[in-house]
Amino acid sequence: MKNQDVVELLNDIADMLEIRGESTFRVRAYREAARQIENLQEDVAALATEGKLTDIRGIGSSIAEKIHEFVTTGRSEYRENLARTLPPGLAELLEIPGIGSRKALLFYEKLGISTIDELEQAAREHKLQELPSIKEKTEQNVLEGIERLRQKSTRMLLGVALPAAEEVIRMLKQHPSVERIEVGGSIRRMQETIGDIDILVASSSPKDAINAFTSLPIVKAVIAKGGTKASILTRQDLQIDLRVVSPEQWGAALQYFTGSKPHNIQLRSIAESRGMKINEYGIFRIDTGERLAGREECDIYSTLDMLCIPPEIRNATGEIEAAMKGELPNLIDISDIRGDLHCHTDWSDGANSIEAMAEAAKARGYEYLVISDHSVSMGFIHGLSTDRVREQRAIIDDLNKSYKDFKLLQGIEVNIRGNGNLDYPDDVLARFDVVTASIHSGLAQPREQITQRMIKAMQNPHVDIIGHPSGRLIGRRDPADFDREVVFSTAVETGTAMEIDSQPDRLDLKDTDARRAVDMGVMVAINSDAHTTDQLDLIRYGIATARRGWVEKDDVLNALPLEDLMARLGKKK
DNA sequence: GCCGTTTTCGGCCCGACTGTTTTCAGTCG
Repeated sequence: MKNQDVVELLNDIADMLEIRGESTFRVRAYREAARQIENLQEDVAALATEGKLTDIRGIGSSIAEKIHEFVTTGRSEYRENLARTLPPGLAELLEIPGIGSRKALLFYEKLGISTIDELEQAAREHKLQELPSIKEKTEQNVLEGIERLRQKSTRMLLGVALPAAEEVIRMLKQHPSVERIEVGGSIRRMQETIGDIDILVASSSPKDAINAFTSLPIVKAVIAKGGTKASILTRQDLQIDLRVVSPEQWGAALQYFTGSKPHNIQLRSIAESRGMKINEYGIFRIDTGERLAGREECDIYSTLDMLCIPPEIRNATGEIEAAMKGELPNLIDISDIRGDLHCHTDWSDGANSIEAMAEAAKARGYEYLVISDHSVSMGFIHGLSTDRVREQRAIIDDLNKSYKDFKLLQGIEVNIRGNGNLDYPDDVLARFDVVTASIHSGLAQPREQITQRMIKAMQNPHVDIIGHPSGRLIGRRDPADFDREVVFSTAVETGTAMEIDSQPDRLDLKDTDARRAVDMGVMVAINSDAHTTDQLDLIRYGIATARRGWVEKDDVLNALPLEDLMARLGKKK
C-alpha cells in the first residue's frame, strides 16, 4: 500500500461527493487530506497502524477511520457505497473546462448523461438546450471544452512550458503599455509539470496590454477576454493566461498569481486572524480598509511579520510557519554551483567531444567538469570498454595540461546490473575520479529486490553517487519502488550522495524525495546529465527541484570547491 | 469534514469572467 493509493482514494471520494452536490467544505476536506498525504514524508500505512493519522493536519477522526480501513483491508466501503450511487465515469465530466459539479449533475439527472461521449452527442443534437438555463452559447462551450480537453490530454513538462513562457514575455516586453512582466503560477514555482502558462503584466493602460496579448502572432483562439485578464490558446495548443494590474498592485498580484492555492489560502487565513485581508490588489486592514502594502511582493509577507518566501517552496508544507519563525532555509542557488558531475560525450551517447564539453563548462564559469560516459554493458550506446576507459583518461590528462583554474575529471556512469553488481571490477572503478552508479533496467523489480540492489551499489567503496535514483520518466515511466527510508539511511552511512538529475523528464530525485533525503543528512549532487553542450544549462531545472525540496548549499556536493570535493570523494575509499 | 490566542458551533480565501439571469449562479484560478 503506497501513500499515492490513499491519495487516490481520498480524491475519488471528493470527486463523487462533489458531483452529488455535497457541501463544498466537505469536498474540500477530502481534497485537503489527500494533499497532506501527498506531501507526507512518512508511510501513511505505518501511521495508520500506530493510530497517528489524526496528527496530520486536515485529517480528523472520520477521514482517519476511512484511511485505516483502506490500508488494513485494501478496500473502502465508503467509496464503494458512493460509487454505487453514481454511474462510473461521471467524474470525467468534471475534467471538461467549463463543467463543474452543478452542470454535471444536471446533465446526469435530466438527460441520463454519464460520459464525455454521451455529452458530446447530446450537445450536437441540441438536447442540452431543453434544460433550464442552458442556451446555445453554453452548448457550444461544452463542445469546445470537450475539444480542448482532448487536445490537452497531458500536462506539459516545465522544460517545455518555461521556454514557451519566456518567448511570450520576450515579445510582450517590447510593447509600450507593458511596464513590468513576469511569469506566475506553477511555472514560477518551478513545478515539474505545468497545466497552463500564467503571465502577469503591470500596466497603466490595461486595455492596450490585453489587446497586445490577444493579437500576438502565436494566438490561435481567444478563450476569454475582459478588462483585466484574458486567456488564449496558442498555435501549439498551449493555454496562456494573462492578467494585467496597475503598477501599484504589482506585488500583491504577483503574490496572488503565483500561488500555490493552498499557500494563498493559509496566508489569507493568517491575515484574517490579524484583522487584515489579502487580495490581488494589496493587503488591507479590515476595519478601516486602509491599504498597508502591495507594490512589491515581499511587502505582503513582511506586513504579516514573516520572511519573504521563495516561490519554489510556496506549497503550504511548513514554509509559512518557518517564515514566521524567521527560519526559512537558505536555498541552494545556481550561483553556488561550482561544477557539473554528470555529462556525456561522443565517447558514448553524447553529441559533443570531451574538449567541447569542457569549453562549454568553462564558459559557464565552472571550476570543474566530470566526464561520465556510460559503462560497458550499455553496449548499444557505446558503453566504454576497459581499454577505452584508459584511452579516455589519457585524453583528459592531456587536456588538463592546457587549463588554468579549471579541471576536467574522469568519471563514469556505471550501470547497476539486475543483481546489484556493477559493470566493472573494483580495480577499474578505482581509476575514476568520480563514480556515479545508475539503474537503467529492471526498474519494476519488487521493492525488496530493488532496494537491496541499490544498497549493494552504495556499499561499494568506489561509488560516490547514485544517479537518477528512481529511474522515472515523467509521464512515461513510473519511479522504482525502492524503500526511501532504508536507501537514504544507507547513503548517510556509506557517504554516498544522491543525484538530482536535471533532465526535464527526469527531475530525479524529485522534490519531495530530495527534501526527505537532506532531512536525513544525505548529500545531493545536482547534475545536468547533459548529452550536448547546450544541455549543461538544463541544470537550472535540477536547481529548481532542489529548491522545491528545501535543499541548502551545504547539502550539495557540487557546491564544494574542487579541493574540498576531492577530499570528500577520497574519504569514502 | 476539519478546526479553535474570540470558538466544541459556525465558520471555512477571494475576486473576475461568462452566460443567463434583471441581481445572480456557476466556474475558474
